[in-house]
Amino acid sequence: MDLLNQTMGALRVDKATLHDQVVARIRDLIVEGALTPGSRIDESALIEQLGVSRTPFREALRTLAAEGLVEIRPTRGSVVRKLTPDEVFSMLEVLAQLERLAAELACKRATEDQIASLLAMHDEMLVYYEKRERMPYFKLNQEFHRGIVGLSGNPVLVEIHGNLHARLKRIRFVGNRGPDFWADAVAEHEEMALALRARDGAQLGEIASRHMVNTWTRVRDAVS
Amino acid sequence: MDLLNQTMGALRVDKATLHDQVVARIRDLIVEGALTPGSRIDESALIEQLGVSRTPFREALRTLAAEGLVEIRPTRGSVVRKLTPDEVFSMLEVLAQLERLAAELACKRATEDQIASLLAMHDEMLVYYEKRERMPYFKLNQEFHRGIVGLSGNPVLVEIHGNLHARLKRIRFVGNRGPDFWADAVAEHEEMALALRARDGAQLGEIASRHMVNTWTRVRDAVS
DNA sequence: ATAAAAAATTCTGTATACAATATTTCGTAT
DNA sequence: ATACGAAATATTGTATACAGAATTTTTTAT
Repeated sequence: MDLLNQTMGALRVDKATLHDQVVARIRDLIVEGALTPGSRIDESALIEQLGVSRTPFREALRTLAAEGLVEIRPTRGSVVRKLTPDEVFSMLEVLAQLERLAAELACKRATEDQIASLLAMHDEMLVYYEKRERMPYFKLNQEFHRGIVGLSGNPVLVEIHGNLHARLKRIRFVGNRGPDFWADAVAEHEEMALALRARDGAQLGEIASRHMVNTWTRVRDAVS
Repeated sequence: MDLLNQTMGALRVDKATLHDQVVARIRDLIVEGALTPGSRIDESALIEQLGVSRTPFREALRTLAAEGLVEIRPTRGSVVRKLTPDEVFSMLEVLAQLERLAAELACKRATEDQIASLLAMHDEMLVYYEKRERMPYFKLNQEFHRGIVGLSGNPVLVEIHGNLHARLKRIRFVGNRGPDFWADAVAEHEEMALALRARDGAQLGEIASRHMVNTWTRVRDAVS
């Protein structure tokens, strides 16, 4: 997103290296559920499917392990990291605090244009909600939250927030199944848009944080 | 130690895999300044020095890159990540927020014994301060902050806090050179100990956060 | 038939080999 | 002498090969 690039600085053009491609590919397989949490990662099967050798594949596993998506057990193979309910709660607890910070910084540092662009995104989300189109809404929702964090102007915050989001993405996705919950989430977003328009950082932070904690009740049943 | 093993269940002694050893080794070289920020990492020289082959070495670089200590530029070699002042400030901004959360959770969740143990650590630090023994003080200081975060009972918070700390460790170390600053830091720690004893989470969070922001003024000149 | 032991197989960790890309060195032309 | 270009060199990215550990299968003894 352009919004992000603005704050993140130089967008790198360099051709995606094989390593990055494999990382992205496996990450997708995990997020989309092709590789299920707790299941063993069959190296030989995957390298064949991906058409790469073990070297870039294993390096990819190392970075995914560092990202927390994969667990490498010495001499015993790798598994898709399985999140316990406690861990999910812990992540949301941290995310809530990070979004609170992001909200305050964004209200302090963002330009009017940037805020307007975020509000436009919010309006667009509402349209999808009216039409009950879950998938586009879901994607825009991710973008919206990423957008606020991006406007904080804090690259470290962006990075960490992005990582936690990636780890939770799958769970969030499956937890997005109740219409009742959906309405609640939309209402919270409405509040956030109001606070954002008013540049009320404390208020926005409060809502964003509450929004995140509420996510817990929305996804808790989805956690194995 | 045994106590831990008992309560934690099957804690395996597993021989540190070569990968982990290399990661730890390079991390130390970076933190201790043998590998200076911005400098290129000479693969052939290092694998010879470490006595390992390229495979575990490169995998180690991948995890260090994911940790943010190393930057791998496709086909152009790896360098020790150099932090700009802005990045350091960003990290401290995030750390401040994380420590605030940790403080509140710790005051809510820690047992009396755990708090007592932290306060004992604080007292010990004071002794080292009186004797002006920087190194032991420095190490205990790290332990103290880690301790508070640990008492939050949030493993994700522990992990992220640990990572940011690792990235900043070197800078923190070199920034620890002014006696005036030292006195200030000790005074802040005194306040923190008081709030901790009173289990005043909001207050402790406030001080911890301020402490972290103040760190900026203490290390800003040390940042290249 | 079951359980233990041994053998075979599979899989992971590490080393090395090869290919592609970047960097340096050297020579040539202006 | 300097700038440009080509060859030589070094370095990175990827593939493969080999060794050792774990797992599975087979064999054997009760």
